[in-house]
Amino acid sequence: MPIALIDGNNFYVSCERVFNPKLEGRPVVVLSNNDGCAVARSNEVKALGVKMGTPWFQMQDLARQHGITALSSNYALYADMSNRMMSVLSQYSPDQEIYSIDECFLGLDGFENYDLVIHAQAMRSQVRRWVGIPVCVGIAETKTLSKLANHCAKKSLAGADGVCDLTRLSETERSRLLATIEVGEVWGIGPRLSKQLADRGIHSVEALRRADPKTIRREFSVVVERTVLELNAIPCLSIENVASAKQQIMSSRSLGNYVYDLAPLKEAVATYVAIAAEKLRAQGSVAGMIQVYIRTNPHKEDCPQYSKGLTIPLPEPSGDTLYLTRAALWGLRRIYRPGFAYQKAGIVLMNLSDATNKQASLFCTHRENDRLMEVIDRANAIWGRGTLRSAATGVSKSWVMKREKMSPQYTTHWEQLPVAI
DNA sequence: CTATAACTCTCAA
DNA sequence: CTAACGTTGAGAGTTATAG
Repeated sequence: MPIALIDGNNFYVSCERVFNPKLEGRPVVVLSNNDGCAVARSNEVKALGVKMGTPWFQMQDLARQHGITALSSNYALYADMSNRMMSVLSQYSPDQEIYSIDECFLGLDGFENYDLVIHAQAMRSQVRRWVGIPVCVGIAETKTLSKLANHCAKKSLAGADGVCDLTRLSETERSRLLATIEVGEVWGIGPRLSKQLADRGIHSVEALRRADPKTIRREFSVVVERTVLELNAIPCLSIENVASAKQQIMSSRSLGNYVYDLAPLKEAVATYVAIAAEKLRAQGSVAGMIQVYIRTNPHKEDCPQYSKGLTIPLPEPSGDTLYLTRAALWGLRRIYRPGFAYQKAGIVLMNLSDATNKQASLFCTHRENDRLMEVIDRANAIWGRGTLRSAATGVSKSWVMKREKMSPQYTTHWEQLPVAI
């Protein structure tokens, strides 16, 4: 019955601090791809009022004033740290759902005879000691409540010391606590729903919990109804131990600089196809359609805007990078218009199906380069993405994203380890 | 008219 | 010096379209 939600504190910042302890106690932000927006903030930065998603260029003055350290995101490092953290946490329950890079649910059925708070404190200290990452733990009867409990743990509400176990609270204590939390903190209640709920006088979590599920369903949706039930300790969401295969795989990025010509766009699109196709094969799927899109910078309203995508059905589902690249570039040539400053390009693999029982086309003549793909994937797994790649991905790469403030890939690249002299 | 496809909106980390 | 604003995935609900 009880569920724990373990979440890394300011995860990306914490990862950086493990390898650069000088950042401890100082204001630090980690920026999104292309060094665009803040996607992780240390407590010191949050205290300065910097919101999630603030563009880096808008906080430069503040950064200078307070000596904020900004870092490009280093996903190789974060993914590796995440794996370590998840592996430690997996020791605490046979029932683990890895929900995102920095959080997981643990089902605690069968732990009724344990003191769950002690169990949770043990997780915290072991992750801290073995991985170096500080985490908080929320415990409650449902996923939605455990997310909320985690929020309480992070904010040190209800006397929490990194762990908040809502099941220990009496009904009145619980009501009183939930009445102090804004409804927008609830998992699944975003800005839009918060406003609509507020219009109906529902401002606090407690108010939403007390709402009539049927009315909520009528006025909102099944999703919100489920949320209400979950807030009432009625589980509607189960722990998914095994991640199901993705239904679509997307690869898109902002370009490092504005791009005007078709040639660099082709390189970028070919590169994105290679990334997505690698993930596709890793989950044993083939794609039935591929979508390609390009667009100018929507934030520059005074510049001529253009945004176009094209979905290309494939005669036969494929996992072949070269075949998928040809299809994507065919589409790109059709949507490309000269005279625009392109800022972003992307591709989506869709209509995914199992590679093992692939539906072959009667008329399709192309042959899958299965063996070639296997070799490419293995080489790139050993020596890094892009070691073996198609010529279509280009050499000069004038379009690659900016990552000017990146820390070394301490855990995955020997040559990037600082050498003590 | 129904079933499905395509598209839009919302949310999350 | 200036200009500079993320990525990926899911699900529900709505609208368009085919038969």
